[in-house]
Amino acid sequence: MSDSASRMLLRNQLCHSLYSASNAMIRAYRPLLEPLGLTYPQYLVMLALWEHDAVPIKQLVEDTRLDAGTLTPILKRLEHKELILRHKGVEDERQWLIALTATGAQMREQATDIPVKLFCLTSMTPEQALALKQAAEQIYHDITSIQSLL
Amino acid sequence: MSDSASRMLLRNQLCHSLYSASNAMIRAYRPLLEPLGLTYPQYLVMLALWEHDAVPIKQLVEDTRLDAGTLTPILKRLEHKELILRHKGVEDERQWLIALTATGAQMREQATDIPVKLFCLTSMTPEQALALKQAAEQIYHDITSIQSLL
DNA sequence: GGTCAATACCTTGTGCGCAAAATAAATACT
DNA sequence: AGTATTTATTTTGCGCACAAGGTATTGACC
Repeated sequence: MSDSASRMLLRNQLCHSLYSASNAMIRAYRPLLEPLGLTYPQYLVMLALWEHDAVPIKQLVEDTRLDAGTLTPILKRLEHKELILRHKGVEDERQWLIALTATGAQMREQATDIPVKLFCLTSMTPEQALALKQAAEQIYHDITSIQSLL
Repeated sequence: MSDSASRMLLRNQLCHSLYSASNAMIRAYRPLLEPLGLTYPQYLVMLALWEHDAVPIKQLVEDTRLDAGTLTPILKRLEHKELILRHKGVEDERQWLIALTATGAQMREQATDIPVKLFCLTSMTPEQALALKQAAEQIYHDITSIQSLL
């Protein structure tokens, strides 16, 4: 079989493995996040805020790697659940600062065991997980740095 | 910092890397697929059909790893673009057999260079790509085999 | 000081992704 | 044969993901 024909087989495509692994991973998070009433992207925002509270949306875009247009409705839902508050920046009125409510800050304690629970669903060693993470980071940075040139 | 606190940092989360790499990858496919008028999931279906034509939806679910409920509207769009045809199975009238049209079969030639073009966006060696693919496969199989037990 | 470009964010529209429920045909059971 | 269960697929509803276009505020330049 020619190279190009071989590369067109689904079973040889890295991208298909990456895509289905990512989707499977989000499905696996669902039952873990259900008690908190969060989706995976909402959980990402909460993780970012538990690290740095009261930040502009611009920083959440950077930290979560979610698109600004994706983040807007997510923040509305988190606000509706009273986990976060939005208030206009004082220096720059274009900026909205996102801050945790007391409820949102307290939720962190209920979420501490989620990462290890998810890891236990896999048969990976910590070393394998680290290697996979670094490879995924490389592909992410390669692709996004090239796209910013277009 | 405690283990659990360290694992809650976004920069230490394998899942975040996997998720953002997968999203970035789909974004990178967009300009390559735009000449064909396909989205990435639609492209997955075409890849599956270029391997095995005239198959039931059940097999496309298996080959593409897309959900049946996700596949139904994708197949409608491909049918509307006259790339595929649907006809009822003769043995089992519950099954719909999906077959390529002549246009759909011919499109394969225009798609042969897509895999290598995408790979060139990365700085990965073929060995790194293979290692990443195998790790993603492992995480996919680990998670989906456990979920099927629930 | 007024114009213009850049920045921060929001809105709109299309296409997934998937759980849950519905439909309909085949198979199993009695 | 008649009913119950299983199987293949579709439908519905919600939440992203993201490109393209819009608004409002800021800062730069003349």
